[in-house]
Amino acid sequence: MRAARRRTAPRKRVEESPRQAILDAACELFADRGFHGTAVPLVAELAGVGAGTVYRYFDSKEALVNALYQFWKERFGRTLMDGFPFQAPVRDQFRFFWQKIDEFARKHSRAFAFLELHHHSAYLDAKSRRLEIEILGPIKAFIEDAQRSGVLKELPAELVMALVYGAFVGLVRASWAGYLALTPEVLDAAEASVWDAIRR
Amino acid sequence: MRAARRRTAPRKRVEESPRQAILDAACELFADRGFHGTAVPLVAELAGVGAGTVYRYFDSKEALVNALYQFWKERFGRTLMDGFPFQAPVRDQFRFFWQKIDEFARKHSRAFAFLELHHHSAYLDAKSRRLEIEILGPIKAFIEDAQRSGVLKELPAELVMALVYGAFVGLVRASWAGYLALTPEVLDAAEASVWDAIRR
DNA sequence: AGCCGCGGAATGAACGTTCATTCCGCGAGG
DNA sequence: CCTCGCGGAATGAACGTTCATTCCGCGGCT
Repeated sequence: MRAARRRTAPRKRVEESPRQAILDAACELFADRGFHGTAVPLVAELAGVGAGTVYRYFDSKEALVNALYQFWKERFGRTLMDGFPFQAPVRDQFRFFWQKIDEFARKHSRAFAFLELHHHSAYLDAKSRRLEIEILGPIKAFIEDAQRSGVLKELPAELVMALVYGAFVGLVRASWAGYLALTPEVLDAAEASVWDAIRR
Repeated sequence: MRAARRRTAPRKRVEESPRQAILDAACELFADRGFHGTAVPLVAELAGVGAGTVYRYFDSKEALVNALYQFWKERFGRTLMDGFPFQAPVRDQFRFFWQKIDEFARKHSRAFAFLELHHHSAYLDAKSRRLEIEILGPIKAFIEDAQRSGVLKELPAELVMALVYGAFVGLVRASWAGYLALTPEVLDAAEASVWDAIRR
């Protein structure tokens, strides 16, 4: 029998493209051990490619971490805005955001951990930083709209975002630490509490 | 002319003990660049001691980061509990906590950043992890007391802690990112909002 | 004078990165 | 339909660098 198919995948992935396999492996390792704590050859091994192959797809380790950051940050931003119920009441719009954040953190928990850990790191480039602000834009607009219609407290939009997202991250971290199980009931109760924080 | 005076401090600190100078330098560098991103000789240089001297006071780089973590985590815990107004209304007790967290984050901003960044890292040892739980204990008791007296929502105490502390960290991170200035007015407004999240 | 403790060059391991080489699918020629 | 050889992707040993850690000579104190 000939070994015609699958000339690749000696160790793990690479069913997908080598580039994606490298991004996936890097996400897993960077999320666990951090950027400086992860050796490039280890990324390559987990991806099922040779060490040199990493440099065929990315100019450097820094370029890799930035590509990964941008890949997931953009997906996160899209998750938040796709299907946003522009016509619904503010209360429902807030629930929508909360559930979308939860959905992302659940479906892509490694990526969420990676994004959290690499938030504003020194090795993130200008494009990575710009992306963050672009994502915040529509959310800021939502908050200011809701304030104009008298539903939310009149606080700086940046403060509202920091409180809400910070609270969510606090939950996720508590669950990582094993202090708290993020059951649907807990998530709902948290959502209701955070709503109380920002509603007028 | 003899170089009799100042055998130490060729570059910076060491007015204090060498051990403390090393801890201070490590705090600054670990907070900025992370554990793996910081070279031990760099810590030594900033502390104003030789590279070998670091190993006179700490067995290894890991021992250093754990000593540093424990040093500041314990101080943070003490800051929260020292002078706690056991007889005051819950509303005032909550404000006390909030202000103490703020006081710590302001007075020891590097240490706060360090503690945040090294939260639950792989190189933290059992003692470092135990310390975290010990600090949470009295706060959990406060929350459950306040729930029994009907002032706070009946949520798992761990959820309340995660929301409140997470929200605060969200604020601090937003200010680090330059999105928000943590003026007394902003801090007060945030405190009031977070109180609304947890009060019944 | 002797000793203690420090400094910083020395050390070997591990890192990010490179590059000479191998590998493989494909199309041309038989 | 098979064979051959081309081109580009992948490889991983090897390179120079940087790291954590060690070690030893020097200088200040008693």
